[in-house]
Amino acid sequence: MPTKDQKIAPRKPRTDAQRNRERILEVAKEAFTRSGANASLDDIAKAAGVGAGTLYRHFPTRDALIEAVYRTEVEKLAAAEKKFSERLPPVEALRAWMLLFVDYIATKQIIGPALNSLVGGPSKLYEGSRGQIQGAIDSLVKRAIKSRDIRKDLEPFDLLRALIGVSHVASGPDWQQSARRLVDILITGSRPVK
Amino acid sequence: MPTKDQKIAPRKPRTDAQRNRERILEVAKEAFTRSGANASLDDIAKAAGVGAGTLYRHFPTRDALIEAVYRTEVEKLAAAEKKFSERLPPVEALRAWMLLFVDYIATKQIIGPALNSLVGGPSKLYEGSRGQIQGAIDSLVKRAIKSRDIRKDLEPFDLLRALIGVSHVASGPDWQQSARRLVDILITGSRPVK
DNA sequence: GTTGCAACCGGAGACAGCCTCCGGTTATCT
DNA sequence: AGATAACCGGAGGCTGTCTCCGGTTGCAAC
Repeated sequence: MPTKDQKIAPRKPRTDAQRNRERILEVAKEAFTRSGANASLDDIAKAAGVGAGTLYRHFPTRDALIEAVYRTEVEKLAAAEKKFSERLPPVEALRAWMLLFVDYIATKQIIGPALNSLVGGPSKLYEGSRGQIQGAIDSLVKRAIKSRDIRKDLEPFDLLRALIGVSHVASGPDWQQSARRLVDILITGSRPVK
Repeated sequence: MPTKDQKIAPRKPRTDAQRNRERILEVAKEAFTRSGANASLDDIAKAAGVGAGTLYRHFPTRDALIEAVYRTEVEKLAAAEKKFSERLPPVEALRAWMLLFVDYIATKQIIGPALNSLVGGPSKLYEGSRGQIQGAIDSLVKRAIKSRDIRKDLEPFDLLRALIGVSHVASGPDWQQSARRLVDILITGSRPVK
């Protein structure tokens, strides 16, 4: 939709700016994977070979950086809903998606703090991602309700909250096994009462 | 078992030390309730009317302070298992205990970070509390398995992890309702497969 | 190819919070 | 009353956050 200043095209971003931004994201992902969401931003800037001011111009807050780092992965996770919905019966699709979610957490493709704002943070940063993830689980749950595999009153958001919750609990060698068992319990517990 | 220096009785702790310690715990609980586990320790010391050195002598780490603040509540929560076990059928006892857990979180009698180390933190600080909480849920689950109300292979720890997990997810006006629904799903999902 | 200039850079410095150190105080015991 | 060890507290060193502003440079226009 046309807006003001339509005749003044914005200048193409500079290549050094794009390069620095990509570099920061790459280094930040490594740092967050290794040290968690509280990794030092100054250290990340140094490791990326940029000044702190540069990092802050690209990402004004830690949350902005985290969102940018994990946006692609969150989008991939959301998009996987369609794949599962096409190929699997409703409850199996839901289960497969939840297990993929667990897998993403286990392999640190997404970390817990990146998920926090999906479930209630005030930040507008995650609106895109939030909509996608919530849309994904909404679709999966609605389809399973429709096929009467899941009770009618189930709130998709409750399942999402549970998944995000376990991503925060201290990791251990058997975290993934435990999380997978939880998915099983959640699926079983979501079935209609006979 | 007698050890060295048996004949030298330890000196009674000074009253000003006890008073300061109590004061710090009281102020810290208010601060953690209001601002979360990352409330400034310097601010807590100031509000308690003690020096930072005093706070650090009583509680060498933030985790030590958190554990001391919430120890009583965690012990109360653990102890409630006996009350429920005496009065309620197995599954109802488990459900009631889990709902009490949710209530403690909702009313901030316990906060999420105080629970973290219960499920895998390396710290020895929480060993007492950890044992009690894990003992409580172990007892509840074993009793329900024995009465065949719950499947044999259920790991009590998985349920505990789920509960602690949702305590970390961003609070909202309907958090408690959502968490209670989750308890319902977990209980239902833990039933034996027919 | 040159010039203008705005988008970019980076790092020093102010600030907050953490945590230790050590000189001084005081509560307890004899 | 005196000795003394347990206690106090706050300044200072340190780390990390984050802004500011002088300098640089990539891009567009000519």
